[in-house]
Amino acid sequence: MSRRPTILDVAARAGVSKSTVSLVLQNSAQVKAETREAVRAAMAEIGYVYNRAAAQMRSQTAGLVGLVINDLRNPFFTEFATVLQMTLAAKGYATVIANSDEDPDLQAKLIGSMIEHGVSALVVSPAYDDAGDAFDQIARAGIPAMQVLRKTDPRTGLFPFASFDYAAGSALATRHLLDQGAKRIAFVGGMEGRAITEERKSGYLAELKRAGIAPFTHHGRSSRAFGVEAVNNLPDDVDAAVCFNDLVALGMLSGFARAGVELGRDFRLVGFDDIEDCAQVWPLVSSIGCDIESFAQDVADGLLAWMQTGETPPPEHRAPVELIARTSSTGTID
Amino acid sequence: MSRRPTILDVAARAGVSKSTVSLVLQNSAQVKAETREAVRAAMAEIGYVYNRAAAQMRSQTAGLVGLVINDLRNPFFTEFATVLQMTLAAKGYATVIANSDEDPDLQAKLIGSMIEHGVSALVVSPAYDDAGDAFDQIARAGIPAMQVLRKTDPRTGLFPFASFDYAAGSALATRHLLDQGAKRIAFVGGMEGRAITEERKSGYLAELKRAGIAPFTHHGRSSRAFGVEAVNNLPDDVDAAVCFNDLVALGMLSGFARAGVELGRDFRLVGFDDIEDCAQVWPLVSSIGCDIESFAQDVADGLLAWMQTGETPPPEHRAPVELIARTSSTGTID
DNA sequence: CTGAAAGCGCTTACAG
DNA sequence: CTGAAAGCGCTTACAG
Repeated sequence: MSRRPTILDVAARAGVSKSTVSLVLQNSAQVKAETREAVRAAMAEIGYVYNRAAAQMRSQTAGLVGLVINDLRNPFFTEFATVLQMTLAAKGYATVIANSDEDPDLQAKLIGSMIEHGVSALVVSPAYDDAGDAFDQIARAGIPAMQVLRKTDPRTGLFPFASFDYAAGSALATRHLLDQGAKRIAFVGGMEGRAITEERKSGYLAELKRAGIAPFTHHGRSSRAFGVEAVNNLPDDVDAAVCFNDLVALGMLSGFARAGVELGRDFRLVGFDDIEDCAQVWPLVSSIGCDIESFAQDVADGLLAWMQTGETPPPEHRAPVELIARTSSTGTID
Repeated sequence: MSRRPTILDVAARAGVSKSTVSLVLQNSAQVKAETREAVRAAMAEIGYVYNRAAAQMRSQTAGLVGLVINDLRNPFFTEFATVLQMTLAAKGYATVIANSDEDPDLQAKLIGSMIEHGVSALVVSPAYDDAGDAFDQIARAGIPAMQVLRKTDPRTGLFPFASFDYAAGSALATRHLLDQGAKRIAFVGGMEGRAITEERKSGYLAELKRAGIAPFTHHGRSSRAFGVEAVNNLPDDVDAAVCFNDLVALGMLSGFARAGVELGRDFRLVGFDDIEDCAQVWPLVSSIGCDIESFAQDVADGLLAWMQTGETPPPEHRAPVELIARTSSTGTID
C-alpha cells in the first residue's frame, strides 16, 4: 500500500508500454481487443485509478463543467441544476456547482475558482448588479459559457442566453383570467426594472391594454412571505392576479386561506413556473408551465455540442411555455 | 493571445525565479512583502491564471470536495448542499455536487468519477440498497469520507456518520400531541424497515407505549402525493399524526384542506425537518426543527479539520432537534 | 498496432 | 530570502 499505481505499473503488469495503456484509457480503436482486455485486467488487479489531474495538465481538458446559480435554494433552480448535472454526468462530465446567493463578489470569486480548476465550460444564472467582472473573467479565459434564465451581459454572441418565453406566458395567464370573468387583474411580485420582471409583466400589460383595462402592479420580493402580505395590499376591486412566480402565488394562497377568501371563486390566481408544489397544495394553483427539465437538457446538449464541436448555440433561445389551468383560477376541482 | 501565461512568464516579468512565484502563490511567509507585491503586479499585468491541475498533480491535492446526495431535489438536502458548498468555498474548496437519484449504480459511478478528479474528501448521503461498492471504492482510495443523514455502511470508524437525533424528535412530537388532547395518533409516511424511518418511529412508539395507547402506522413514500392520499387511509378514530417528514405533512395539509377538515381543531399534525414551507403555508405546520444550516456547517468544519489536521470526526454524531409548535397542532394562530 | 521520448505547469527539497 | 533541478502521471507526436 505505498503510492497509487500509475500507468507504468499497469504497463508492467500487462507487459505492454505505457503508451498502450494510455491508448486503452482513451478507448482508442488502434489497440487490439485482446491487448485492451489484458490491460483492463491488469488495471483491475492492481486497483489502478485514473489520475485526471495529470491527464488534464497534458491535454488541457478536465471533464469538468462549472455551474453558478444565483439562488440554488429556489426549487426552480434546484431542478435545473439537478437535471443539468445528471445529463452532463451521463456524458462523462462532473459538475462543480456553486450558489452565488445573489452576491456579485462571491460570484466572481466562484467563477475564478472554477476557471482555475480548468472547467471546460460554464453555465451561469447570474446575480444582478454585477459590475461585469464575472463575464469579463470568462471572456479572458476564453471558455464557452452560457447565460441561463437571466441575462446580465449583453454580449450574447459570446455568452448565449437561454430562457423561457416569459412575455407569452403572462399574456396567456392574463387572457385566461379575462376569459374566466376577472374584471381587474393585478400583477404581483418581481423587482421592478429587472429584465425578467419586465418580460413577465409585458405580456400582462399588452393583454390588458388590448382589453382596455387599467393595470395594477404590486412589485416586491419573489418570496412566499411577500405573497402572504400582498393579499392585504391590493385594491378592493382587484379580483384576480398574475403572479411573478409560484412562490408569490403560494404565499398569496396562504394569505387568502388565512383570510377565508376562497380561491377560484372569490379571487382568481395564476402563478409562474409551475413548480411541483402548485399541484400539491389546495386549492391547486394555476401556473405558467416552464418545462425546466427539457430546458436543462437542451442547455446541456447545446453546451456539449459547443465543447465538442465548437458549434456555438444561438445567441438567444426562448423555450415555449404553457398555461396549466387549475382550481385557483377556474374554481373547478380537476 | 497565444497560450495562457505560466509562472515562468510571471517570473520573467517580475524579474524573479519561478520558485519565488510559486511561493507567492502559496502565500509563503518567506517571501519579502516587496517581492510579493511585485510578483502580484506582474500576474495582474499579464493576466496569469493559476493552473490547479498542475498544482494538484505535484502536490496531490486538488482543493476539491465531492458531495453525493441521494435526492438533491428535496429541499432539505438542497439546503444542506448549499450551506456545505458555501462554507467550503469560503475556505477555498470547490465542491463537485451530484445527485445519485437513489440509484446505487449511478452513485458508484459518480463517486468513481470524483475520486478520479482527485477530491480531497467526500460527503455522501447514500442511496439505499447499495451493494457496498460505493464505500469500498472510497476505502480503497483512502479518502476521508462522511456519511450524512443516512447510514448504509457500518464502518463508522472509517466513514463517520452525522445525523439528527430523530428518536428524540418523534418523542417530542408525540408527547406534544398527547398534551394537546389527541386520543389516537398515527405515524404517517417513511418506508418501513429503513433505518431513518425506524429511528423516527421509535420515539413515537416509546411515548405511546408509555401512555398505554396503541400505535397506528401508515408507511409509504416520503412525498406530498403520499400525504394527500394518506388523509383517506386513516381509521376514523385517529385524530392526530406524526409525519415521517414535512413533505408528507404538507401533502396531508392539502388533503385536509380539500376535505374541509380544519387542522389544529379537527385533526392535529406535526411534520419533521421544519423546512421553510412549514411556516409559509396555512395553517402553519408544526414540525420537528432540524437546524440543517448549523448541521451543514458542523459537517463542513469536521471535514475541513479531517483534511487539514487528520483528526477524524466522532464515529457518530447526533445533532439536537426541537419541537416547533404551530397552528396545525395547537389550533392557535401564532 | 506498439514503444521511446518529450513535455504539460506546477511544487518541493536542496543549495546558496 | 531566492535560484536551479527534479519530478508529479499522464498525452502526444513520431518511429518503427
